Amino acid sequence: MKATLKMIAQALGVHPSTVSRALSGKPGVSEELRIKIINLAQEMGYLPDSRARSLRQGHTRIIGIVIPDMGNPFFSQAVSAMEKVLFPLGYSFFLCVTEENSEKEKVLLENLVSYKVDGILAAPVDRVKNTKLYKEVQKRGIPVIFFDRRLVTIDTPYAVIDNRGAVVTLIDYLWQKGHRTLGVITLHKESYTGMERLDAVAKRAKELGIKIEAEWIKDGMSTEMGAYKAALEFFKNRRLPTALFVSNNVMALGVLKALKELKVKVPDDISVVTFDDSFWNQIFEPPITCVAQDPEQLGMIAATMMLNRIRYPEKKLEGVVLKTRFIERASVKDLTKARG
Amino acid sequence: MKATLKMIAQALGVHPSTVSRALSGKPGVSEELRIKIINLAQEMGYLPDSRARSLRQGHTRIIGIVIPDMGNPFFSQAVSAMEKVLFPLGYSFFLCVTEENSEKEKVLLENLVSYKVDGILAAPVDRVKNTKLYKEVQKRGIPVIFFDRRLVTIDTPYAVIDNRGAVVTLIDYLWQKGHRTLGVITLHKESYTGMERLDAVAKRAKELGIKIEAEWIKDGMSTEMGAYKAALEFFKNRRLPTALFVSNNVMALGVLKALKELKVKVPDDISVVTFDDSFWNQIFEPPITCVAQDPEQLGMIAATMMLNRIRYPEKKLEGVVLKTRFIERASVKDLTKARG
DNA sequence: AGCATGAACTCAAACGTTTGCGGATCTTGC
DNA sequence: GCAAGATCCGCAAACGTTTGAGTTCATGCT
Repeated sequence: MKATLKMIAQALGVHPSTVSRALSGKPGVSEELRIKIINLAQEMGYLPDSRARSLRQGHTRIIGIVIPDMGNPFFSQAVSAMEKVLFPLGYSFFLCVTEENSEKEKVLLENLVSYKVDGILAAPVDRVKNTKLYKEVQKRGIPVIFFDRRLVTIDTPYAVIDNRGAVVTLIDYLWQKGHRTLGVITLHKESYTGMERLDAVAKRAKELGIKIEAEWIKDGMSTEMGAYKAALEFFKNRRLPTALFVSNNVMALGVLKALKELKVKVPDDISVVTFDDSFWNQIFEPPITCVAQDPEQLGMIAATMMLNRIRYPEKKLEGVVLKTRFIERASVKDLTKARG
Repeated sequence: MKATLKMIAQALGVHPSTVSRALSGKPGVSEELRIKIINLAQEMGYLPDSRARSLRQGHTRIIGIVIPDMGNPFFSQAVSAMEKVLFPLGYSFFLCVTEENSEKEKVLLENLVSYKVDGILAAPVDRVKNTKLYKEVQKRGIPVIFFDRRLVTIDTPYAVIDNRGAVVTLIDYLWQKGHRTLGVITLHKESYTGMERLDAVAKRAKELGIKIEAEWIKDGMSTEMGAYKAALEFFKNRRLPTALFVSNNVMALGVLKALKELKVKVPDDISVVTFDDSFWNQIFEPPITCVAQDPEQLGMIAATMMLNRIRYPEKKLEGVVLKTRFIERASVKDLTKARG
């Protein structure tokens, strides 16, 4: 049924400690006895109890992963990459899905410290909320690395992308193609990325003299459905801008569905650019111009940072800001030529 | 830093057991002392050590989730649904990604029993491999529920979909539309679903007199890239069937990319049907006809079965087979009309 | 007064490991 | 023949909980 060290020890008439040493390859047990122990353990199907072991040893080899949403391929790919880095080194994973809910995030984090994970990779819900909590976690000796999003109130290593730079690239591109009016489907503003991106869009648009009227900004609530509804609302406007900026991948999907339903022609009726690249951007007709971030790279880097943090806890780690890749496709109309 | 029962006890000059009882709301401690203890615990930021607790209590409130691939939205949505059912009941999750690798699956499962999870929700890699392992796991008292895929060699509760019925629906539809030749992009055949679907396609096609030539069957290896390459290979054939069957969602994506690249017109050049529905099926031009399964429903049901299994271990659980939904879109040409 | 009842709390064992220490036995060198 | 050292193994404490059993003491009942 279940075998323990004690049972193996008893069966062989030796002390549990001897069995422990034999199985973990420690010195102090004769070769003869060792193979006898190993064989019996094998036969009895012995597997050590990780809880007991970690209780004694002080580490669990578990990493907690905190993400807002499983359905978003961006996050599932990032997690996948982390797993690829960390699993070969013997780590297991505690999966925590916050659903953009700070309260739930709190419960989940307490859970993680309760289980004494060796580290936490988190994309926090809010850019300031739960600051105390994250601080507390670190005070207990559990290293935290933020990825994709971070708390702006706390000095913790992070791997994020250059949101502002990416936005500037997109807006400049639109400007260059002759666009002077712009609509925006936003993320929920409490998140780090939501704030960064909307801020950057507004700022750059202002600098270039691109007009964004209040009713052209719609809250997509970071979800596909939210963006779908936001898009429907958006197209109710009498006057429309020449271009539409969508703030992330899942919302892009919602918008694309709405576009298809409303039979809006891209780019003739309106030009579209999105933050993030996902499958559907390429499959859509026409394919969508965007700035892409590489979730796998982000996950790998965050995981690697975590390893460094675990191995050299005293060493200071710098935050990493990843560059994005601009992908020009066919969803933006060149207004300069159109007029010329 | 970190607070333990013992420390709280010492600070108040009482015995740890009293603190334990006070905090867990058990009788046998005066109201006065109880609130003193609760307050101090609060103040010291006490969080119980789940390992120690579970070691003593015999259960962990952790469920292991075993899936082949995080990147596949089918699985991430199923997991998401499980999480939604189980989290409110106090369960946490161990995430295991097998990457379709039986060896890795073995390591992961041993990990799970090592951590003494309360149950395992698994979509096993192979339809027969690791049978012994899964048996062993259950013999140790850890309930297992299979979802999406199952081991055919073992009597374990499962929630899968009606693969054969779904295939029949699709094939019959094609037949009805006048198609008499068919190509197939297959999953890797070792998986439960891979076997079921290919088998069903071949059988039904034969019954109806639909011809599937050997070179029209290409192995998509269950991955997007695999299917992409398989599709490119497929279209090198001189003679082509009138319709193409793609065995799951991620492979559909690969095929759609290939179609776009090769500028193959759907449904004029070839008709396409797929197993599974995903975002891209709707976004593609034309939208793709398919049989859809509901991953969220699957996840919910599997999770609920797990709860039953945990609560009433002796009760026999029947396997559940979910019906699929046929979604007619515009990717199949009606050859009967075309000729008429 | 005598005795049972019950409340409040302590004791100690248990869950399954790991590990420093110490004791016994054996080898080695002189 | 014997001290020194190495080798092998047992002992017991420790990790942080929970929990059945036991102790103390006040109270109620007859």
